[in-house]
Amino acid sequence: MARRGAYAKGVAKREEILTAALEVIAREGYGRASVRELADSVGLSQAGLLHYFGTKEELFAAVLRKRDETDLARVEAGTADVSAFEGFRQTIGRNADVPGLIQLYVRLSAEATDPAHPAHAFFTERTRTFREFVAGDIRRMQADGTARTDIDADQAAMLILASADGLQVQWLMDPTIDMAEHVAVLLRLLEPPTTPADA
Amino acid sequence: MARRGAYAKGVAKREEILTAALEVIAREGYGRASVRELADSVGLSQAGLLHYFGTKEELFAAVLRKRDETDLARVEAGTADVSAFEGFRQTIGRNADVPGLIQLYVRLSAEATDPAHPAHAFFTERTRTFREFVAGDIRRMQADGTARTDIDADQAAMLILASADGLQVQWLMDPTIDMAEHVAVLLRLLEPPTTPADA
DNA sequence: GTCTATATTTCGATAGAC
DNA sequence: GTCTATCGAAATATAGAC
Repeated sequence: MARRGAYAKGVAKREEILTAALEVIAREGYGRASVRELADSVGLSQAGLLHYFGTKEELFAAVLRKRDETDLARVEAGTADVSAFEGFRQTIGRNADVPGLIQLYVRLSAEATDPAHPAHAFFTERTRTFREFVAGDIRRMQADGTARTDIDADQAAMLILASADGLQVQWLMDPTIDMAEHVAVLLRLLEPPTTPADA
Repeated sequence: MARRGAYAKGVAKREEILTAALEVIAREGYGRASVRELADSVGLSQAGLLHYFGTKEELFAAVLRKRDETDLARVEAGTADVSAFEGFRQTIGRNADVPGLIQLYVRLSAEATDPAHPAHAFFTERTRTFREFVAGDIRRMQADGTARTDIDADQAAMLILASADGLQVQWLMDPTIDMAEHVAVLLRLLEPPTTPADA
C-alpha cells in the first residue's frame, strides 16, 4: 500500500504545498499569491516550488482540484439521503468560511475563460461534470414529484451553477450576503407549485 | 450648446478611445488589452493615451460605464410597455454579440472584488443600482399578479443578477449556450404557479 | 530535491521635449 | 496634446551548483 520512500515523499510534499498555498491565498488574497509568496509560505524557494508544479497556473489548478476532491469526499461521506441539492448548499455554506478560496475560484475561472489558459480544460470539465450531476438529481426529483416537471433538468442545473458562481462574485463584493440562503431560494423555486404531502 | 473647441475635442477623443478600446478588447481579448495595445489601436502612444485616463483601471472602468449608458439609453428608448425583465433579456442577448465586452466585464469584476481595486466602487454601485431597479420591477409585478408573491423581491433580484453574471462565465467557456434563454427560464420560475388569464 | 542567481519579458507610469 | 525615452517594479521561468 505504501509507495517507495522517495516517491511518497514527493507526493506528501505536493500535498503540503497545496494546503499551504490555499492557506496563504485565504489569508492574503489572490493578488499576493505569486509563486514566490506561496513558496515562502511553505518554506521553499521559488525555484524549489516550481520543481513540483512547473508553472504557476498548474499549481493554482491543483489547489482547486484538491479542494473539489475534499468537498466531494465530504458530501459522499454524508448520509445517503442527502440530496445533491443539500450537499450543494452545505458546500456553499462551508466555502463562505474561506474567502480566499472563493477569490481563487472566481478570479482563476474568469481568467480561464480564455481557451488558451492552462486551466481552461479543468474548468470546462469541472462544469460539465457538476452540471450532469445536478441535472441527474433534478431528474430523480422530478420523477419523485419533488421538483417541477415543466422545467428542463439541464437548464435548471445550469441555472443553479450559474447562480452559485454569480453569488460568489456578489459575496466577495459584499460578504454580508448569505450565499447559501440565496441558492436556497432558487431551489425553492424549483419545487412543485402544489405543496406535496410528505411521505 | 457646443462647448469650446479645445474642450470638446478632448471629450470627443475620449469617446473615440473608449470605442476603439472596446473594439480591440472584443477582437483580441482582455489578456492582450495592455495600455500599449489599446493605444496602438487608436493611433496614440501609450503615454498619449494615459494623458486622457491617467491609469489603466480608470480606462477599463470608463469602457464599462460607457457601455452601461448605451444599454440604459437603448432600454429607455424602447416602448414603455417593455418590462425591466424584457429589457434585461434583450440586453443580454445583444451583449452575446460582443464576446470581448463580456470578457472585460467578467474579468474586471473578478479583479475588482478586491476592495483596494480602483474599480471596486464602480461595481458595487452598479450592482446596487441594478438590483434595486430589478427589485422594484418585481414588486410591481407582484402587485400586478404577474409574479409570485411568496418570494422576496430583493432576493429574486439578487438571483437574477447572479444568474446573469454566472451565465456570462459559462458562456465564455462555451459560447454555444444561449444566455438569454437560460435567464428566461429563471424569469419563468418567478411567474405565479397558476397561469393567469391574459387581460 | 533544493538553492542561488539570473535571464527575460512585460507592464504601468513618469519626465521632459516639441 | 502627443511623442520619445526611460524608469522601476514585478513576475515567471530556467540554468546550474550543491
